[in-house]
Amino acid sequence: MESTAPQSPAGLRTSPTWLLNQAAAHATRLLSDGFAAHDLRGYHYRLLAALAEDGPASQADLGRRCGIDRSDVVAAVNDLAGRGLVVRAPDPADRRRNVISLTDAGADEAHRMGDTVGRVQNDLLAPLSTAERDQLTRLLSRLLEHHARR
Amino acid sequence: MESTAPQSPAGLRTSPTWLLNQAAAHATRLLSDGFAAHDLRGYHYRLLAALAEDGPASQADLGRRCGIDRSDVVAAVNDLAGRGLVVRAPDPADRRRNVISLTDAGADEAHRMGDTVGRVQNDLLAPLSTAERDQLTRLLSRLLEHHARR
DNA sequence: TTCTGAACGTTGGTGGCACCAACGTTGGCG
DNA sequence: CGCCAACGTTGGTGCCACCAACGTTCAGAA
Repeated sequence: MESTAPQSPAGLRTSPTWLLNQAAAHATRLLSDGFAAHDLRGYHYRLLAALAEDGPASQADLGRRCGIDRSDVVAAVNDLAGRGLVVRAPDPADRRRNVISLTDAGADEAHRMGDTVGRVQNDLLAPLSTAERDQLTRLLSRLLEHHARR
Repeated sequence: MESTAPQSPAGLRTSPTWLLNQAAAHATRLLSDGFAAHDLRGYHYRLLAALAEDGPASQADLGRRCGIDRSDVVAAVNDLAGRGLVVRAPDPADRRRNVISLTDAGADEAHRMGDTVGRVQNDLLAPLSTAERDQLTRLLSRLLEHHARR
């Protein structure tokens, strides 16, 4: 009767939502550890990655692209600007907007964080073959694409 | 230049960790909505499910099985006990422990929440065939099993 | 048997992520 | 011109995950 094998209940263990959440939680933990070395968090990475890839953008646009609420973008951009990784400038063409741009330091940081994410990803997906990783990616993409309201 | 298609940056969109988190976030949102009808949250469901499946257990055991911190188990069990869904009794065989048991009402609620989760799951996995769902489940299981240090 | 270390339940606190309501400003359109 | 929508910002909420500390209780070693 000694439970040396606690294990989650089968009803949960075989439930995709549970598995999804557990896997995501694990990924988040690994990512957080990785990001900690940069003294930044997930929100920061998403923003930097978006800027590095698509160039300067307004805060609202960044929020939409990264799935971050406008109000949270404000705080994250504050952090990044305070660190000199991005610059916030009023948009001359639309005075409601700010244009957020990467600084050189920001571009460097984005690159470094990309490396970190790559390493974490390898760690996370270690047990899967390349084909299986693609499979997983495809399945998740289909899922998200379907629930694409947003 | 009008962005009618914001879309996440490709670097994120193809990254398994990003996909995992987005999919999990979506699942969590659906689950939360479902749980809201029961006026309960994820922690509560996990505990009820574990109790329904494996019978009475100590709080520490529940925490290990459900991946919930001991301190959080305390609060969740308080809620459940306050609602009359579980009973907390000292373990006569080990006075350090409490034995948590489902009440009849708790068993009912566990069953109803199970139905809710099933419905949410169908909704979430709607775009995937049965074979694909199995595939996804298997891949995620492998992932979690591998990182089974806990 | 006594000592020591571990496990347990509990309290209280932290941080990240996601989300919402409200406000004043600005822009576009009827 | 007047209205509505979008923008940035402030402030707040909730869930989940996690950590440190404490006193109690148990079990194994000295």
